Amino acid sequence: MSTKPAVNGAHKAAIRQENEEQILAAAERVFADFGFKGATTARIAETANVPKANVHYYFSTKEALYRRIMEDVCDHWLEAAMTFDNSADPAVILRGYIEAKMDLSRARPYGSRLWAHEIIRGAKFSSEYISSTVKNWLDSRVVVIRGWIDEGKMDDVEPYTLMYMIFATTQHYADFGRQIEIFNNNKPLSDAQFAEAKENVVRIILKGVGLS
Amino acid sequence: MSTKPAVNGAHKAAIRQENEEQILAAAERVFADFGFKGATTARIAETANVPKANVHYYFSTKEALYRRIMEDVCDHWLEAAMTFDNSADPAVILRGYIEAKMDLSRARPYGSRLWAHEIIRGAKFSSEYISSTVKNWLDSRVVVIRGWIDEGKMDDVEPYTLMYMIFATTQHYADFGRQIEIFNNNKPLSDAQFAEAKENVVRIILKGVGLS
DNA sequence: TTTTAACCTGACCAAACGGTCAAGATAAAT
DNA sequence: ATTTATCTTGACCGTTTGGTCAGGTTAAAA
Repeated sequence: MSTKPAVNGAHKAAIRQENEEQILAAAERVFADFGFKGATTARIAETANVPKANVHYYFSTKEALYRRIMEDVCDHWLEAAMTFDNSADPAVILRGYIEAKMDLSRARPYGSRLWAHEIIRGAKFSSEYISSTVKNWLDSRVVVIRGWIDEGKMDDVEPYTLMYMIFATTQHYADFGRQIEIFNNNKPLSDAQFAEAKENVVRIILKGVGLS
Repeated sequence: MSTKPAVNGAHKAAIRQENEEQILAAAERVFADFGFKGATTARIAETANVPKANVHYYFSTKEALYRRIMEDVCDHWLEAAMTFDNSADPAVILRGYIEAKMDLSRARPYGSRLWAHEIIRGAKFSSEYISSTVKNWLDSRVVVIRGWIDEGKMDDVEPYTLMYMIFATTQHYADFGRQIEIFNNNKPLSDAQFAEAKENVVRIILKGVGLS
């Protein structure tokens, strides 16, 4: 078929990248659906449309593949985390963060569900990452929130509880998406329904902490 | 050892009950920790301190054991659900329901985590139960909330979103307990910390929907 | 054109899995 | 005392699993 010459082995590199991406995407889905132990390399291979042996050609073990995907998921979450700066109005910042996390649950539900699996299982692969990178990020945001409280900009709420509430509620739309779908007469939330949910979540939380 | 005579085979019945309970308790833990596929009958047997073959003597298959535990978990949840009546003051009712769910997450975290596994996996064993019993319960509570809104007792929020928020936040303390523990300097929340969290969750939600 | 390095994959393997079973132990009924 | 019904368990089995590997194909380099 395509016998492009391509400078300096660009074709081979493209093949590698495309296959890796295909396998990673498939693995993210399968791990999210079945958890680490429940996911089988055969199913990942089938989903990615490659022979099973090829999965092991690109990723030495199932665990290596799992770790790689966890890293990718974390990268995306830290991006969303960056919307939580500490310069502007608390209401604007919190709204932006909640909306970013809701959007991420909608756009990348598999990542969120994978994370949920990992934590429920006891965070065996990621406890180090959580206790360093994630904890540092969380603690710094708590300081910011305590600052707002001290300045009288919002109610005196326990900041960790507030953050956990935001985590839980936003990720619920990914992790428990199937349950929400069943409650919604077996139909996934429409864009309009999701937008309404997002707006309500923002409104309830902001008002709940005295920011509206 | 104990050779109590016991009227009408009471001893055998007691043995049966004790073994079943031991296996059920072990299975709830193991299923919660590893999910359906990840849990092994060998591990359940080991946790219950009985030989593997004995697990199959009392519960024909792994799936039968899983279903039985799911039923038990649901029964407990419906109990908590009953605190959500529609007679009294909305703020009192919502507070009571949220507190009951928080307490359940604290007392029976394995049940909550088992449920989370089940939903993330696509609710293959329980979609029928959710779309009938649970959905009926939820829909009737939504009607109650809509009534409160129409009577001007609370803000005009989308009732399902509010309920999902309560589900997500309260269950987060069970499902993501390990993550919370890590954030809390690798120590489980103390009773005082948990009580503070519970009070904050209630306060934020009630104020958020205009009930305080 | 030849060589080399990377990619591909059907066939295979040891380990772990859910589940079975025969044979023994124990307690209730006769 | 004997029979009967239930409980107990080590050993076993077919299947599925993650992972390997030899031998092939393809594309880049020489």
